[in-house]
Amino acid sequence: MSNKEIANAFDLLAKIMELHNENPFKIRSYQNAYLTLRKLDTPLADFGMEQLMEIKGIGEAIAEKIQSLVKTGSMPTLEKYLAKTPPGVVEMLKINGLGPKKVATLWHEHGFASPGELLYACNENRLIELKGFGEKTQSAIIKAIGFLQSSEGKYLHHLVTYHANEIINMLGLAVPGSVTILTGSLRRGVPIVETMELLTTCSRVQLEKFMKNQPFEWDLPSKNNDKGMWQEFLPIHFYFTTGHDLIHDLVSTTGPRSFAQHVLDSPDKSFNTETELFKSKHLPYISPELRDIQHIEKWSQKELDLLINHQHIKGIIHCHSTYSDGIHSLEAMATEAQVCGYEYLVITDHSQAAAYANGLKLEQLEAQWLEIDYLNQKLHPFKILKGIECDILAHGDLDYNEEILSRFELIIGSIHSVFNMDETKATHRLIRAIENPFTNIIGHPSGRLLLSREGYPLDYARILDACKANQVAIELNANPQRLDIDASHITKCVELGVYVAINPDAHNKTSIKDINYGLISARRGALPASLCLNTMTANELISFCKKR
DNA sequence: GCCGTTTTCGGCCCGACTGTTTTCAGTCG
Repeated sequence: MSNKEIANAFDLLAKIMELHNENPFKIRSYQNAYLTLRKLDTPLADFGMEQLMEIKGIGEAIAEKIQSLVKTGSMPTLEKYLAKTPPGVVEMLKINGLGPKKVATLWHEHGFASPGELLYACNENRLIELKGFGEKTQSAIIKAIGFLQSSEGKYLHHLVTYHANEIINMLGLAVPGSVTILTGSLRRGVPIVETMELLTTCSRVQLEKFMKNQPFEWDLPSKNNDKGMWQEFLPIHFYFTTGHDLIHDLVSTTGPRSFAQHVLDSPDKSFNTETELFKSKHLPYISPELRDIQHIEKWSQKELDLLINHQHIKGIIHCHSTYSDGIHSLEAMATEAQVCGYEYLVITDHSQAAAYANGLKLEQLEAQWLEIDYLNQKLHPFKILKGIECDILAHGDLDYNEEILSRFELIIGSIHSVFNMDETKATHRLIRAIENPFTNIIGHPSGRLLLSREGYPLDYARILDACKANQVAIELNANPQRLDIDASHITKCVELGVYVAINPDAHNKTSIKDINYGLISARRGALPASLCLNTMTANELISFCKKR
């Protein structure tokens, strides 16, 4: 079980306890546990009781609950509360704009026990009659339930990959000599998937035997259908192959279909590598994340080589430290980036308006700058750049005065509040920030959180035109929950010559590696290295920012 | 339920915004 999933269990526990009107301070401690655990990067499974209790906010009771989750996959306290809450009410907690208090009112006082029932009442215009609810809330709920329903049966790429790798490892141990590989849309790096697809050389009998010995829930694939379920929620699709057909079947199942059909039209199925297979068709190797690009098979090796890849990346932009809401010190973050082979790191903690994230006031900024100067001597030639993730306020202004803004080496302008905007308002707000001469990058432009929050609507053509005119780069936030700007808009960036910064938005050391999710997304959008901000050296980046 | 001392128990992060109210509760980041 991943840290995020453990953290989410405490978030859910806190919310359900609130529905049942439990002690608010007990609830807060679970919320705090959620906030702390979700940011931790060391796997909680590796922690003993004592180590767990050393974490601030984690005492004996919560530590025991974590251990229970790690060992058994469940937490008795949570199960107890789930048992006395209708599943539909738990679902209602996922509706954006509804918190535990409102859900509790809807459930206890008005008898709504599922999003479906609630939607029905909204459509009959009945919600506006209830105390504390009105017309705007009603239409917001209709919209939010629509989004919730459209997310059903869909999963984030990184989460499915995490579980897929667990299965692959266990299967490898259980059936020595077998090969199991991730395939399908998951292998192509599609950000949201509906199934975990695995290609295996195990036989059906071997697979069934393996699954019977697992401690968690499985539905076995039926005879006529290779689909099963993983831990009751995730559909899993096994493709069976043999060593002889492995490469052929890998290309075939990786898809997409049109690409596979183009590549696999000969009867010969015996290849040792994908490269060999492509070569037999006089094609260069085309990696899976590129295969959704229209007519990619017509690209030459030289054209493919121009696309951004990990070797081009010189520096990490957009990281947080303990100065704001990161969990590792500035030095720890910088050292990690250095160890990973990067030349620089642009630290961008939160600006003052972000009170929830300990946004930095001038005093703290000056302390951070002093420490950066010190570390830059100590870690030379590695360099830390003085940046900020500056809130774009409601009407598009940046969150510091010009005197302070002028002292940063790089400024990311991001929206963190007032998400409820129509396209005109949101576009205007962003353009105002883009036209601010201190802005260098627009952070997570749409504000979306995949499967949990729709981004605000934007006129991308106008946004990107403004970026071009003002020499502002657009961020491809590499956090796997964001992947924002979406790959589909990168073509337009390329057309206009707008720079894209692939940024991990790391709140701990490990998340620096999230840049890899961004790279996959950027490649799916065919971003050339020449338009990627991270391929610049530190000095080039500084002069790019100064030019404004 | 956790923390930080006062080592036994009181206090627990916040600021802005929204939509509903007619002064504030709920939600969010």
